[in-house]
Amino acid sequence: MKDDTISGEQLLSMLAALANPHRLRIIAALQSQGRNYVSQLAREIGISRPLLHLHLQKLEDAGLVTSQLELSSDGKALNYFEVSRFALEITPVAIAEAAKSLSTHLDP
Amino acid sequence: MKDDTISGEQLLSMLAALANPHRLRIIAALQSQGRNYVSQLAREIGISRPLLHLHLQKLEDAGLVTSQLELSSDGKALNYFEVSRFALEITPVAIAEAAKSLSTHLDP
DNA sequence: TTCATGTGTAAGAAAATTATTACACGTGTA
DNA sequence: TACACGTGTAATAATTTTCTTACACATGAA
Repeated sequence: MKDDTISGEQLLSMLAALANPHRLRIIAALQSQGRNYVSQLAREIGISRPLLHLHLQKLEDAGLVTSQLELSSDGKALNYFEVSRFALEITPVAIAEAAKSLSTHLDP
Repeated sequence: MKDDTISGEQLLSMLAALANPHRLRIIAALQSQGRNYVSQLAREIGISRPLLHLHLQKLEDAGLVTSQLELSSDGKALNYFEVSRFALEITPVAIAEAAKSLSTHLDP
C-alpha cells in the first residue's frame, strides 16, 4: 500500500512557492550547479540580494530548500542553500484527495 | 524515449493556476462529482458566481479545465466545465529542465 | 581606520491577485 | 408583464505579493 497523501495546506504552500519565475530559476540553479550561498546566487541569477532573500524564505518555508550557515576559511559567515529532494504528483485525483483536508472560511 | 518536456511558461501558468485554495476545490469538485455548470458549481462550493467565473477562467487559460456550452431541455444555456486529464511531475530535475525555457527580463 | 565582503531585516512603493457589486442580456413559465 | 433561472463582464475595493531602498552588524585585509 502506498501513501502519497499530502495535506491540502501543504500542497498549497508548495504550489504557491513554486508559482513564480524567480523561484523556479532559483531551484533550477541550485539543482544544476549545486549548493550556493546567498550573495553569490543573487549575482548569478541577476537579482538583488534582499529580493533573493525573500524568495529563498518562501521556498524554505515550503520545505523546498534548506539552508546551513557555515564559516568560510576567511572568517565570513556564508548561508548555503540547497534544494530538498521532493517529488509532487499533480493530477486531478491527487488534488481531489488533498483538497479533502483544506480548511474553509466557515469551518468548525 | 520519453518526452516529459514542458515549457517554463507552461509549467508556470499551471502552477500559478493551481496555487489557490478555491481553485484546488474547484478541481476537486469537478473530479469527484463530474462535470458541472457554473451556477450550480458556485452553489456547491459556496462562492459567488462572478468569483467562480474568474477562477474558472484562470484554470481554463492554463488548460486544466475545459468548458462546453449546452442547451438544457428547458432552453437555458448552461456552460459545463470538466477537468482536463493532466499529470505534472514536479521535481527539482523537472524544474531545472523547464526553467531553461524561461524568458528573462533581459532577453534578446 | 577604511574598504570589501558576507549576513539579516524593516519600511514603503509598486504591481498583481482576489473579491464584491452592479449591470446587461436571454429563455421559459406563472 | 413579471419572475426565476441561466449566461457574461465592467468597475471598484480589498488584499497579497513583489520589489526597492536603506539600515545595521560582523570579519579579514589594505
